[in-house]
Amino acid sequence: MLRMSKLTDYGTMVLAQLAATEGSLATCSAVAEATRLGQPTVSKLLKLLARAGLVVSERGVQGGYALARSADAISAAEIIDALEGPFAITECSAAAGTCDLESHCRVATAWQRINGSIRRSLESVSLADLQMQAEPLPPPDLKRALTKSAAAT
Amino acid sequence: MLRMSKLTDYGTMVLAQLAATEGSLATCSAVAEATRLGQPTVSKLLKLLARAGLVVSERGVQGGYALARSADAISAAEIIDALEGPFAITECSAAAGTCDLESHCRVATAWQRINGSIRRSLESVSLADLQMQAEPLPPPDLKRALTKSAAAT
DNA sequence: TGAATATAGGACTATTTTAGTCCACATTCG
DNA sequence: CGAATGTGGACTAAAATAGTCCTATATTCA
Repeated sequence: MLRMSKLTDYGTMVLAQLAATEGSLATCSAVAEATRLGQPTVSKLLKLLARAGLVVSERGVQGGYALARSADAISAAEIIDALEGPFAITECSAAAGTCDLESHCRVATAWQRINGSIRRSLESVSLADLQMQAEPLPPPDLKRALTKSAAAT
Repeated sequence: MLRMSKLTDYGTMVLAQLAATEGSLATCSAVAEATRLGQPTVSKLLKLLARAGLVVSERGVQGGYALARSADAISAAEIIDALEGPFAITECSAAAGTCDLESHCRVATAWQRINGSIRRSLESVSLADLQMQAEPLPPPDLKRALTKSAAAT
């Protein structure tokens, strides 16, 4: 229902936890305990996040995970991309030409632009913003998105 | 994947079609033909939209459907509400207190505010905007949303 | 070198959601 | 009455999601 999956939500909790212990490596178990999430689930999330380049990992006895960049430099859009695949509010908005109804569809372009607008907004929200709820930033202008030329990324 | 269901997408096509024939009643079959969607699917959509008060219906031989209001007065947010239930980007953002992890979750409030911000943006986009791609309008300011007091509606 | 600790990768299953179809009923018109 | 049209709900099939588990690989340290 226009909603992120639970995993993405959990993923932000995991990342926020890593941000809270910045400077040292945290093991999967430690993160699971701090967030009260299941360890296998946290493990899966950290693997996905590592593959996406949002966290870095060290194997072995003193190993663990850490943010790949500062919390300032990780956007909400990146987190969603990493855990949900390509950002697209509708199936049609993932890419032009995908939908065979497109020629009869009067609304595809509009949704694609709204999609792009929301995405740009999420790009401007960082992990630091998510956990601290402290700073100001620019919003998606949907009406404007509908009048401009380029469709969503 | 942070996406609307196909039905919602189809629903906007159906509504756009009704908007295009404003002033007269359109039958389910006629709408299905114009949009190239399956008739049972269109029927289901129109029933849902009627129940939500976005379209009005007349039974009987000369019956059919029409928009309950002008296309200007129907927002994208209402369409989503009608076809997907309560608007919520995360499960937690539907209502405070739903998630038993909430006390350990550093990010719930932030997502709730982002949710509210996106919703308000979608409220400012009308069906007329969706089909005409013609006018200007205000966007969600996510950063601001994170700093303000009230959470999402 | 070998044991212990961690991550890496992927297979797998159960559950939930979504999409789509169908049928029996109610209403209106001629 | 009977044909056209919406109403309501049940139902099925397909797909996505959540969550678990197993085996392999890397690192550290005694």
